[in-house]
Amino acid sequence: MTTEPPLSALDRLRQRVAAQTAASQPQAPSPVPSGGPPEAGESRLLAGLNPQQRAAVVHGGGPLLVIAGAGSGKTRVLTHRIAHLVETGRAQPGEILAITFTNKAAKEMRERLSALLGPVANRMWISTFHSACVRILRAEHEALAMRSTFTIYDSADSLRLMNQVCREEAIDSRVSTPKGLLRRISDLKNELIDPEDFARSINDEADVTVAAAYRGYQNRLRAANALDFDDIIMTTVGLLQSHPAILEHYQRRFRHILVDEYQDTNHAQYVLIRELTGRGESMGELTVVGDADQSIYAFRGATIRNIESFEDDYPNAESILLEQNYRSTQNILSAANAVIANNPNRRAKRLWTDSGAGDKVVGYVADSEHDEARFLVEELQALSGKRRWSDIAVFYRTNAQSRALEEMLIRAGIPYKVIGGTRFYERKEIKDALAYLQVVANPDDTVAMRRIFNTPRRGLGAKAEDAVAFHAQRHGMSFGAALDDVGSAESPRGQVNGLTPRAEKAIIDFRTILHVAREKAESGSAPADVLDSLMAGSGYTEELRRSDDPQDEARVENLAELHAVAADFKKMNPDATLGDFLEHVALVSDTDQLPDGDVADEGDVTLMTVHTAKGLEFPVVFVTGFEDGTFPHMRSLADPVELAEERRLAYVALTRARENLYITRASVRSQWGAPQELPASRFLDEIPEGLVDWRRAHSSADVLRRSSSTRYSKPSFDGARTGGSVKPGRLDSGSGRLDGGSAKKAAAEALSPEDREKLAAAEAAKAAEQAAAAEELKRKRAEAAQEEEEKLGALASVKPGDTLIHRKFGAGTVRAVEGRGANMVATIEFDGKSKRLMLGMAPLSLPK
DNA sequence: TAGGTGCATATTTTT
DNA sequence: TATGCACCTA
Repeated sequence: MTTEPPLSALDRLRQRVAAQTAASQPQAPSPVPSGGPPEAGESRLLAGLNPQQRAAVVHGGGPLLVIAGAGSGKTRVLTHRIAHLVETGRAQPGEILAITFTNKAAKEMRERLSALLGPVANRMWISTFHSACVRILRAEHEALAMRSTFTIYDSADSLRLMNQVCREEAIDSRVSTPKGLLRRISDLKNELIDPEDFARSINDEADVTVAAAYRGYQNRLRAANALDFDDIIMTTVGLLQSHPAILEHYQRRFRHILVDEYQDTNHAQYVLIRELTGRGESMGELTVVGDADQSIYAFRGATIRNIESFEDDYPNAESILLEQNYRSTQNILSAANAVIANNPNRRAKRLWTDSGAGDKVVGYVADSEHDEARFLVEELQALSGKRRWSDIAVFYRTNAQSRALEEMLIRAGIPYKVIGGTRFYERKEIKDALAYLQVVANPDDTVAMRRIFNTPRRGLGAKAEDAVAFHAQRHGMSFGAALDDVGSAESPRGQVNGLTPRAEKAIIDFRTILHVAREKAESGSAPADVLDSLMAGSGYTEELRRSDDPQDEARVENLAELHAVAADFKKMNPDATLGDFLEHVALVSDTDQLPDGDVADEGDVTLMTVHTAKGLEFPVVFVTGFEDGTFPHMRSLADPVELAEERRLAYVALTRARENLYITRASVRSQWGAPQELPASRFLDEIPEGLVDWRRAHSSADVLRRSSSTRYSKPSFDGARTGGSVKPGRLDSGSGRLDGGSAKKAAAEALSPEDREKLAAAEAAKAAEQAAAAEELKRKRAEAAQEEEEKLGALASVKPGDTLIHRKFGAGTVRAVEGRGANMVATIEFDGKSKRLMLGMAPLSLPK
């Protein structure tokens, strides 16, 4: 029974229900109708595979590299290969280690293997790099002199800790920002360079600071019995390299290692795999699958080198190329191929399909992000009836872009879900609650302890915190341990000095709450119950309830959801401890949680970043924000290496589409408040004209500029631009940094004089036409706004419990109302179905 | 110590 | 835009 947890307004707006993009999970349609007569297992596993896929599945012996282009059926190859290994008796299920990057991919692989092999699939290790390593570390914690209850710090925890380090080590955090230091340290860890190694290789003044920060940070992590994300891999490698017996144990166990998305591995992960595979006589069988063109995590230390040099690293390796695409139509594929072909130093692939040309890619140039969103909604409405909502996905480069899209979707009443974005587990109240749990599981977790020390307010300010921290430091103990000395006459270390009686009392009360919860946890209480005890005991929920900040109401609901997650977890894993729950929460992002609700209904349109979209596919895909500065991202424009990564990202985006692909851009986009004019993405120029059906090829600003630019000897950023609706000051500073439209400029200059004249004339005509259209649009919008206002007057006083009539859905009961004025949104229940509608836009009226 | 005000600052991407 | 942080005052 999956009761829908109550969701707040904010939540629904940016709902990050997870993922269940599974509805449209990749499945390589087999060229041969499936479901033939039951045959021997082997041929069942090979049926419908093309020769290359088949070769990869049956390959035996040496290391295998499968270069799998987008949509070439690589997951199928991987799962069938594993099943084949088991069915032919070449491997025991327990000898298999399959590594993926995301929990979602791991889950999907396990499901497919269960379908192929039955319950024996449960004996395999199918997991992400991180959870496999945590599993090893927990089992071998003694060799590391760590307690098995170690905490896993996410990036927010790490940042807090680094802030502490900067303060305590007197690092000037304006010169070296904590974030920057963490970035460096992360890179170092991914290269398996520990603080001592690094200290030996210092090059300049700045490195001295980095070295000090790294050492301080690492010491504090250790003292807190905590590991950050990068430590998880690095520490595992260190463990294996320094303990031959442990290494041998795992080498013997994992005779078959398979790595998905190999192009995303970093150096540490590469070494981990190499160690586990071993070498020489007793070497295990290694299969890696990847596609250098889909490497989009270089910023996190991933290196294409690993896949490019696989044949050198493993001299007797065999390589198999999967080039037939089973996903997309030829037009989509050609567009994607044309873009990626612009990347330098790339090993060319020839992806092909036999599924026909299909529809052209649809293009649209919008005037603003709102206009872009409006186009999206119009197209969606045109698609409704022909497609289920869940067949449709909308991608963007950065999460911030979802906002405009979401607003318009809400207005139109189109159901959608956002994957990613403000993550559930990053919310303040969730982090607070988890910090309470963390402290119960691991009292030495200083970051968590200090986080909740005065949350909710219990009169413990900086002074009290310093007093405890000083005591801890002086006696070489953790902050949490130091709390036990407060007010304790028997402590051999004596009292904690510098606390007022009031503060002392507050600390003792706080400590008692934790002790009670810890006893509960140790006597086997469910994580959800421990959570209850803490939230009630500390008065956390109470404080939120009392608050009149509307956000706090949502926070209470989020905590209720966390409670539900914990209860769910217990149900799925009856033996699970509090520590297991915390590990789950740390490693399983919400992107891969919550199974899909009703498969029967139309589902939701899925919104996500391009990064999140990797590995997925949808019949209909919209890729938005194709502007230089948005996609490719601003920060990549100056650097060819980063630009190449952006191009791979674009390639990933385009290749997600099966049948229909839409690409859009907005010529003006507001970034943190201020509107910026952005030129077309260079990636758009790279798509051959003939593949795209441009519904609108120029923005109003383009048109204005073109018509007036005939007066100027060369196109420039001045004059015409200031005529736009945008503040000139902003524009100049923005556009000056961009090498805007240079490709188009170059193209114009290449024309003969007559052609140029013709072009100018044609464009002038077009300009007039579009200017008129723009005028018309403006008028319509004004009208709509007027209408909206009138309606709002009538609906402004709507409150929960009222009845409203919707043109399409009929009568409904208002359940909740948020926002004010034009942004007022109501949650209305129609006939059992709950919808969120913008009062100003949706066709709603009061009952007569 | 808490709470308010104002200013600065940020936006890639994620295990 | 929205959030956090620093600083100030009560």
